[in-house]
Amino acid sequence: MRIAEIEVTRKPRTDAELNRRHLIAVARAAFADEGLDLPMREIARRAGLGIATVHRHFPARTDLVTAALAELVAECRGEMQASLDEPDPWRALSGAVHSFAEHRLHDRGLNQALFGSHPAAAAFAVDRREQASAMEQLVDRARESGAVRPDITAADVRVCLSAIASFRLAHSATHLHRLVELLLIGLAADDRTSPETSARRQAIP
Amino acid sequence: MRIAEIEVTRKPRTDAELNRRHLIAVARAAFADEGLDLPMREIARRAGLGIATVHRHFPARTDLVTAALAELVAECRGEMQASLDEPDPWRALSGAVHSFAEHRLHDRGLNQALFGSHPAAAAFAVDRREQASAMEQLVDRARESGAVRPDITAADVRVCLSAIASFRLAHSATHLHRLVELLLIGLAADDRTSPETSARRQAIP
DNA sequence: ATGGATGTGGAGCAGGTGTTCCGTATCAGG
DNA sequence: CCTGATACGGAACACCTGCTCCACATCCAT
Repeated sequence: MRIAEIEVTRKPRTDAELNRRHLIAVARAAFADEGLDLPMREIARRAGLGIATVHRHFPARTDLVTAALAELVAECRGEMQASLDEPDPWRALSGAVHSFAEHRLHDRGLNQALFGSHPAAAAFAVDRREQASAMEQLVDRARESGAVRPDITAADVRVCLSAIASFRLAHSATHLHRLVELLLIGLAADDRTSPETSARRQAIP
Repeated sequence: MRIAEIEVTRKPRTDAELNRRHLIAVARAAFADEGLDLPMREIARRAGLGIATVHRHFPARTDLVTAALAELVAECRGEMQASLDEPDPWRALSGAVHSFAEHRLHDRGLNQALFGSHPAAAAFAVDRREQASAMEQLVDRARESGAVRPDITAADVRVCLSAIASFRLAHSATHLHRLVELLLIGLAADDRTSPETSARRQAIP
């Protein structure tokens, strides 16, 4: 009796645990490909499970979304840390923007949750604040070192990220990369454009 | 009998015509404020009419959307013509981009129809082609006159417009204008780094 | 004014969503 | 094995959407 009270979290049946992981994997792939608006029934169908099973593991829709996105968000946090560790201020900032865009390119659902008005976004409020604060550091360093123009603020970079996140043509790598390039030029100081850009400019007579 | 056949378009009852115009006005305001996804029932409610009346005047949802947006689209065409008439190539291009952004700021539904994947967009395919071709002229002129960098193409400007159209923070004038500014800097030639400096070089021989 | 053409309103249909219920199948400790 | 707790599947519910049907109201030419 007392043991039962202490052991609140009972070990779940192994098949149930397998189904849970399988569901997260399927949902993660599906959300990445087609966004967060996929019906629960469709996730269940692709996982080869019943709809009730999905709701047993994830009572509400947002629970499934947050579970599917959790490790991706952690991954983002790692990349942001890498940018903070980069010694060159411009490479740090532009690298963070690029890796943000890259996620957007490969995972349609992620930024929908991180930046959109999606209900599931609430679960990642803490991560969003962390990322915003880290990005602020990157911008400050870049401004102080003269890598970006003196009037550039964290708000400007937030505008850039939001533009990248909401970009409708983001499935096209060409278009997305062009947008990132144009925005980075907009941020950079006149003598400190991105390496790719300066290379291209030199090639043009 | 034969007269009835010839007179295919009969004059509608005056109250019906009034309701039709009222519906378009209500729908236009509603779509501008809250986007094109508003339910038909909500439009009917705001107009003080029954849902069946809405469907009599506009059999399908897209019919109402296109009717509500028709004069706005015509307005856009007029503004684009004004840009084509502007002698300064940079002012012409940046003006077109700015006025595009301004529409986005004041009408949430318009660019949703013009640039988004919304079903109603099909009705404005002709207008979109016209606008795209006009924009191409503006870009060509700007490139030839040296107002934008030599590698800038119409595709780049399309990327910019799409980014503006899909920008999620577009309800905030500050953020939207900042985005436009950053993008224009990304397009502009080095000696023309901000819209303000364009005043320096008014006339292009 | 009046009667038939024209227009209206709201209930109802069809299709789609998230979520719940409950009989049945499956696992795991005895 | 066998048996009870655990988990599953799919039908069903509640809600929302665009759209239709039809009895009733309104207009306007006669």
